[in-house]
Amino acid sequence: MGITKSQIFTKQQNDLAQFFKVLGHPARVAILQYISEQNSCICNDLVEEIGLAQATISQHLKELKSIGLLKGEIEGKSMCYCINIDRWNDIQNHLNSFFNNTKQNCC
Amino acid sequence: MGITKSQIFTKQQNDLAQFFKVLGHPARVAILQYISEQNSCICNDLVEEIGLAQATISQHLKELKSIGLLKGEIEGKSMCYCINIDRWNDIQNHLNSFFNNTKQNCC
DNA sequence: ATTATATATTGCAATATTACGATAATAGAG
DNA sequence: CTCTATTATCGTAATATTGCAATATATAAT
Repeated sequence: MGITKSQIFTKQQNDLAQFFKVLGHPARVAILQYISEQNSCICNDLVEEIGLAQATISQHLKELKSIGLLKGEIEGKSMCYCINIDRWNDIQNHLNSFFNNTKQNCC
Repeated sequence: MGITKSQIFTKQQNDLAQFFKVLGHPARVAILQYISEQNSCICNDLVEEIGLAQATISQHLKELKSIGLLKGEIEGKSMCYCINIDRWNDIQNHLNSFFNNTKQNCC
């Protein structure tokens, strides 16, 4: 045991949970906030700013990319990671639909 | 290692990540949706509906309670778990603030 | 070509999460 | 009180996540 039984849930439930899960780590919240505050957003800045090892930051960036929230462009010898605004709005809308549809029948 | 370094993040970041994390499992998404669709919402229904063991459902309910999303009332010999609508709206607002404040500077 | 800089990947240890059987606790029915 | 039904908790196994050092990869500068 220990494995999440994804197969007993709908794709919508699994996708929704996946979005929430990726956002469910303070480092990834902090990364998104920091990128949003900066004009440049290379990974090395994040390492200094956030205080986790470079390998760890790189791993968190990979997870944010996995749901399409970040896009990275090579810029000289560093990377420019930026928020994918279309995907950002798309996910926000999904989450709001879930919140709005799931608040009936309170006792 | 393996422990999340909560101490290097702000309370706001940790709280936000905690909300996302609790919602980041398909069983908990499914539980919330099911409770919202029913008039009664006792745990035993959930076990049959969702298809996880009773102990597992109970554990997921506990996590949803931990962020205040559910309130449970004893009703006869069973429990009536319901969505705490004030908390629900409160958390939705928090998440939307995060989304709205964190979408600047896209390249 | 060599060196320096920036990011990604690999491998591993520590911790957390998921799931379930067994058992405890609680409340109503008889 | 005893039995049954419902939910919570405990203990444990399996899997996932977090974090980092070491290493690989890639590009720019010299």
